[in-house]
Amino acid sequence: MRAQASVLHLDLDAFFAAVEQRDKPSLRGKPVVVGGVGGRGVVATASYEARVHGVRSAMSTREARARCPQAAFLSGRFHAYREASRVVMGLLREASPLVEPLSLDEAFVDLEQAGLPDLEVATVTEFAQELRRRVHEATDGLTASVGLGTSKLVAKIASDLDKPDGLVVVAPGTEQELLRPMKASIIPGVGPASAERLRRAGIVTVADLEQAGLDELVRLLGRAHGGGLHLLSRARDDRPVVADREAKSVSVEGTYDTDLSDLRLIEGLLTRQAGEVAARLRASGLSGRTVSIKVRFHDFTTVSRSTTLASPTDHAPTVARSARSLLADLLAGTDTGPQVRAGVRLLGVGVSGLADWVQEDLFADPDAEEEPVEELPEPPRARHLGVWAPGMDVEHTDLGRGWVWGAGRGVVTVRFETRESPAGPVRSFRDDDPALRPWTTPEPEEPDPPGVALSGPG
DNA sequence: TCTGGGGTCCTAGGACCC
DNA sequence: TCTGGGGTCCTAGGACCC
Repeated sequence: MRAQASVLHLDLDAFFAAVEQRDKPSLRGKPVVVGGVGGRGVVATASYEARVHGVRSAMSTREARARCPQAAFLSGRFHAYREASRVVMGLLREASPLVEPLSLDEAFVDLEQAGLPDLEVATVTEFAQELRRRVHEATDGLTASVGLGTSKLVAKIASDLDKPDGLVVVAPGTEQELLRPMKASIIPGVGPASAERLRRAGIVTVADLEQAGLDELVRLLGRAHGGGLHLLSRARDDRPVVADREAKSVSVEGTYDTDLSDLRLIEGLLTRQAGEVAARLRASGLSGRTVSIKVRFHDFTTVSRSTTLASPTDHAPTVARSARSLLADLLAGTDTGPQVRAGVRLLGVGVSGLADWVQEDLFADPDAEEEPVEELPEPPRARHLGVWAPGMDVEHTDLGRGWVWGAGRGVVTVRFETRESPAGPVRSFRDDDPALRPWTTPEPEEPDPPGVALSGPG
């Protein structure tokens, strides 16, 4: 850890929901839930108005609807989240060249590189307030919570202490008195499984962790985790802020509203996912040697299979062929074969072992490998949702821009309003009305920074 | 009709090599 | 030939994060 509070952690408040409230005036001050809206969806982010009713991230959308039926349930507009994130990360990089994004809504900033006259508490506090003000201004009203401390651990914990729209600076030397009374699970990396193991050993607080010996923590949690916790519980954390972390894997997965048991459909979906993974690899200038599939059965047990190729690939037919071959292995398995046939709820394809170059495969003729992809039956999820996902931006020939309030039974309901407008009127249309079409913002020219997950704030 | 999607890191065992 | 140790690569699964 450092002598001064020069590590800054910034976390945008209820990020996805806040972007929705910004862009949909009628939802400001109201409960908003962003996440999967299908039968098996979960909450990615709940607005603070929805949290009052007990809605939490990772809760099933079904339960969230039960707790807060009056909330707006939206399926998410990642182009808008990416754009807001791009603006914020740009501001942070103006403030310091050393910025480490953790996700779309979170980043560490190293203030040792920020060119401040000094790193006294008063100076970094003023700097952080100015940064928060700029974020609010540049994003048309999003708020950020910021923590400052002598390490990543302390900065991250601090940013959570006064949410939303808060700033907490932990003065150097006061870290341990701050952490000691807190639950062990305040330390990032201590999740439900570790917390339960610790609890059974009588370890509940950070102070308890500190009392426990290194050997006991290693015995309970393993070498790496136990050793790390031994240090972190004493607020000893020298992890540097690292910009430009390289992506290590690329994957696509999907959970379907009803279990899939049609093997032709499963193969077709894997093939499609392989194509998406390959396209994303190519878009990032990456290729990888290890192809994996993931299959979740009706009882939620999950298996993965992987195979490593002789050279890296970003070629869709190669990834697809490997994925289908791994599926065939599962079908041949005495345990997994019957499970696949009984129905799968999730399918996924991933590529890891990434390199930023592609080895030409001297033995393959790429043109000859383009296997015809047969027409796929529509997966159940697509039929259920259709093109009109709740929350999506639309434009009507006569009425202008708005967003999908709801859709079903051949009818789409749209609220006509935008970020700059007052709350607008609601109209319903036939879902094949030619006057109504999706409205998309142009994607930013910059590709997604590698290593940054398109994930919801937790 | 409980339980997303995109990631990271770690562990453990086996193969293989020196 | 036997025994053993260490390192690396690969695979499968699990915990965790947002």
